Amino acid sequence: MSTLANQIEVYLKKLLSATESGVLELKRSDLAEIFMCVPSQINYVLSTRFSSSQGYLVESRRGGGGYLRIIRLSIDNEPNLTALLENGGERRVSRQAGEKLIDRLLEEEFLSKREGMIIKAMIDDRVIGSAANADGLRCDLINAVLLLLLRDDFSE
Amino acid sequence: MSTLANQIEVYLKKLLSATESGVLELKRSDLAEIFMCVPSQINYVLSTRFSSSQGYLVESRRGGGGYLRIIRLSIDNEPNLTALLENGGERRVSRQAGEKLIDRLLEEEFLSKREGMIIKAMIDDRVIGSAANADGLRCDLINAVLLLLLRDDFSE
DNA sequence: GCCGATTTGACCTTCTTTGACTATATTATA
DNA sequence: TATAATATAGTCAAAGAAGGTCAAATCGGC
Repeated sequence: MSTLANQIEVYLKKLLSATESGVLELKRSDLAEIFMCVPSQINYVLSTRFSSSQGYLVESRRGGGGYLRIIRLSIDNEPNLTALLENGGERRVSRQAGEKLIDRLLEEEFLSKREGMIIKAMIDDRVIGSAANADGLRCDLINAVLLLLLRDDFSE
Repeated sequence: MSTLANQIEVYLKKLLSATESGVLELKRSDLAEIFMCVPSQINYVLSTRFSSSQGYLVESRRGGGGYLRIIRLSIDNEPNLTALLENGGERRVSRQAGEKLIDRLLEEEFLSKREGMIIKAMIDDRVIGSAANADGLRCDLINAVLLLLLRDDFSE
């Protein structure tokens, strides 16, 4: 029953909960060695158990000094934000809907005025309008911001 | 975890910030000796961390009495920002170049840490990487931010 | 036996370190 | 004053050190 992937998942979540910051940093190769598996097994675990919809963010760097960084999102503390994230499963956001959403984040003081201006400028049709599937892209851009807002280490 | 290149970068930036003038002069061979590495390692650090797009100018002289001189440039006025906007007519910005540019705006305090994080999240390859012409899109996104920075009503 | 979940490995991309070879200045020597 | 020796720094490509991707093989439950 307990697959390798499960064991690695448990191991990582344990380490993660032992951290104060909710940020865990390690080497993929080390982890692979601990569990005596191929390195890509780690990627499998990360993508199936530590996705953003499951409340985690993963950053990494290649090359010498490379690392994996797993970041826990405080999904439970911010039900409002989390609800927005789901976005009704919608994969596209119109310009208008996008701006409204940002305005709402402003009102609820999740964002400063300047931050709101930056985001609005970046999801503007004059910038992304010519891209194929602009509304899909806008959705992705906004989602990236929402995920950021859920990070413990964001507010600082 | 931290690479040699990182350590040298930190060391140099520390020395640099301790200067009044923003000019640091030293011998490549001395530095290499301090860090017990080959001299060309220093060139690697200079080219990856102290490039002009990152706000530094490096002058040097060979031969007896040779030296390296690292000069910190500051974006203290609008024309400089506009120059960044032009970007040498480049219509594409790689992930790496984009991050470095944002880092520079951070160091120059045109952006807050949070603002930098927001922008970086939005120009991340995981968000825009799958778009056709991702580097072109990234260029457009960054330019939108630079334009915003030039607006009188932005700073407030 | 089918199907989704897991495991594995071949190949790819990015970043760093190293060293052989090159270029340029200064200093000593003929 | 040429020239040779010495002292620096620069360039570039190969090797090394990570992590990423993707598809084929395998496993387990129904």
